[in-house]
This record gives sequence, structure tokens and C-alpha cells, in this order.
Amino acid sequence: MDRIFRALADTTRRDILRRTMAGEASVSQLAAAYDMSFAAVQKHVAVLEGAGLVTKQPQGRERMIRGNPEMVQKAQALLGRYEEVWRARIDRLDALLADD
Amino acid sequence: MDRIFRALADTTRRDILRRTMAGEASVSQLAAAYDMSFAAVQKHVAVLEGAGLVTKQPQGRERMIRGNPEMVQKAQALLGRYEEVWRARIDRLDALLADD
DNA sequence: TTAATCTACAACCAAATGGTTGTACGACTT
DNA sequence: AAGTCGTACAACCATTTGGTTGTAGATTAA
Repeated sequence: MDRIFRALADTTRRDILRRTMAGEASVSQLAAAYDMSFAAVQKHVAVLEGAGLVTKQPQGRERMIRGNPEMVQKAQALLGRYEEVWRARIDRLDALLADD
Repeated sequence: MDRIFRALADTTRRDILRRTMAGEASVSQLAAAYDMSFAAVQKHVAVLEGAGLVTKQPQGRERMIRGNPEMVQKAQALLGRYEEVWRARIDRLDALLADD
């Protein structure tokens, strides 16, 4: 989980994730979209891949990157649980206030 | 968003968030729960507060910390949008395959 | 075959992170 | 009034992060 959220904690990486969720792209295609070196984008992709948010698939000399909805869903589900915990607290408070 | 996800990218902080979503707690109450210095926990709370995931409210000499569901929801919504983007891709693929 | 393209990876650097200890100060307790 | 408790904050340290440049290997194109 640390790695997932850490990977999401960068604007460039979130943008790469967004793009690759919409459709696969090669590393160089991604690199062309940002004002930084190819190696920097390569590293960002590696972080996303390390978190499982993205998969890399060789295709000729290119590596096609595509977003992995499962991991996104996993992070989302955790946040959902936090909200549930909060809702449970509210329910307890409601019950307390309703003991008339 | 960077700050929100960065704040979530640490197990201790996510645990603090979980606790404070379930019910408010003072900084020292939180500190007692972890095997690290008071100052370290204080810093974690500060990071969560800086991200808006938690609010700090003076109460006597204590500072009560409570989780903020709005920010959790904000992060969750962003992840939801990624999934939508992905679903849209699948729909496009389906449409492509269905042109018979 | 030679040249161009795409990727991998190492080495380096400044800044941020996650932890520590120590000091100080306001707010309760006795 | 003195002591204790809860918090704030600074200074320091090791490690990680986000970026760079440079070199080298595969794969495709001329």
C-alpha cells in the first residue's frame, strides 16, 4: 500500500497513469509528453510498475505501458473503508443522541 | 493531491487516519500507540493535517485530532475517475470488436 | 551493413522524508 | 508555587526521491 500511494503522490505519475488507463503507450511516447528527460519518465514508469499500477509489455523495441485498474481499485477500496469507519462513528453518535 | 497521496503513503499515517476517522484522539494518545518518539508521531500528524486529511482542535492542553472524510472522499473520487477512463477504453474496444 | 530509435542502467546531485534528541512553553494538578 | 503533562519546534542524521547526464544493448530502417 505504501508503494501504491507513494506512486500516486506525484503529478507526473498520476498523469502517466491516467494516459495509460485510457490507452496503452510506449515509454518514449509518454516521455514526449513531459518537459523532462527520457530517463526521468522511465523512472516514473518504473515506480508505477513497482506499485503494480501499470504493466510493461515488450512489443518490438518498444515497451508498451498500460494502466492496471485492479491496483487502482485496491487503493480506492482502502479509502472506502476509511469512510465506512467514519460512518460507523457517526452512527454511534446518532444512537447516543437518540436515547430519549 | 500530491500532498494527500503522499500523506497516505505511510503505514503509520494511514493507521492514524483510520483511528481518527473512528473517533478523535489527542496527539499523546496516538503517540502511545506506536513504537516511536512523540515527536515522530507529531510530525506524522502534521503531514496529515497539511494534506487536510485530519484537523487539529485545541481542548485544554491537548490537541484533539479527527479525520476529515471530505479529503478521503476527494482522493477516492480521483481514483474513481481513473477507473472511468479505463472503462471508457474498454467500451471503445468493445465497439471496435462489435462492428460486424 | 550502417544508421537511427527505443530502452536499460549506472553514477551523480540537491532536496525531501522519517526518524532522533533536546529545549521551551502553556495548561492542569497538588 | 512547584511539578507534571501535552505540545511545539529546532537541529541533526541517514535514507529516499526526483531529477540530470552518459554509456551500452536491442531492434528496426535505409
